[in-house]
Amino acid sequence: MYVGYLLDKEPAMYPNPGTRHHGLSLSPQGYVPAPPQYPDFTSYHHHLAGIGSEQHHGQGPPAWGVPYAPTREEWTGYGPPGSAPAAPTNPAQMGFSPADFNPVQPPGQGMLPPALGSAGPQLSPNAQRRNPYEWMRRGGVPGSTSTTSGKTRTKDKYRVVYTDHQRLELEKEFHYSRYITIRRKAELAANLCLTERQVKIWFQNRRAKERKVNKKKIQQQSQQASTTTPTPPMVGSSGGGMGNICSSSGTLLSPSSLTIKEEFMP
DNA sequence: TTGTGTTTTACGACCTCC
DNA sequence: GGAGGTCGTAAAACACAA
Repeated sequence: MYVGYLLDKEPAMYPNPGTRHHGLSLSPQGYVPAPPQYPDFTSYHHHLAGIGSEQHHGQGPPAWGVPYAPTREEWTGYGPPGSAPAAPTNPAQMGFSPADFNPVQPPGQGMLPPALGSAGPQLSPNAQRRNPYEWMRRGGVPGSTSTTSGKTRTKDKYRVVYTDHQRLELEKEFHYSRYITIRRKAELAANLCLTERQVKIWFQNRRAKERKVNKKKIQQQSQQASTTTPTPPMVGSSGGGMGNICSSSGTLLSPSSLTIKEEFMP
């Protein structure tokens, strides 16, 4: 996954653990009147003991509960100015200008300051991200059959690749809340030059991905359990009882086999 | 290079809720 | 009825081994 890739590849991007924008003041279910131009969104300036302890959007714990809460090691960042991902050098790669993202706060202060405010190269596996914004709007796809036929998929190209910055912002929002509010969706869409539909679908896909990952984890765990439990306890064995079942796992399972993607591990 | 497996956007079908 | 949810899937984009 790309954000993971970014996180792995660019640890310097997130040097500031526990920081998160939380001035959103949005409840997962109902949203409250937004602050003027969401100053919060542009500033991850709050240092938190842990997301789990954070008042999500100022309204209590995150809706997804504890499992995701303390995992903010991966969000160790949005920190020092200059360490975050920078905008692409090629303006054509990005459909937005830094000013679009940081209308309120000066660069270097708050959420993704450098990312939004700088003009450095965008972090990308191949630095060849194309600019989706020309055509991504409905009917804008070159050679698209969309507008009249209703089809958006074309032979040549039917999907865009989001920029690292877009994905990063979406991921952050996702880590903040599995379900995005209407207002936040609109804000994100505006800030990332995406449509609200794209944001919505991204969240849907992201949740699907998470379910998939969790399913995988469960399968792995059950597999581990099945490999350890089938051997009936030896009659008269010293260990006897449940103790044996658990004790075998240490030898049967290598650390790597237990290594679950810790993306969402508590 | 190329073949192959995985991930990422995007959609449609269907369901639930208001 | 509309909006948004999941689920399944298509296909481009990508990673990586051979």
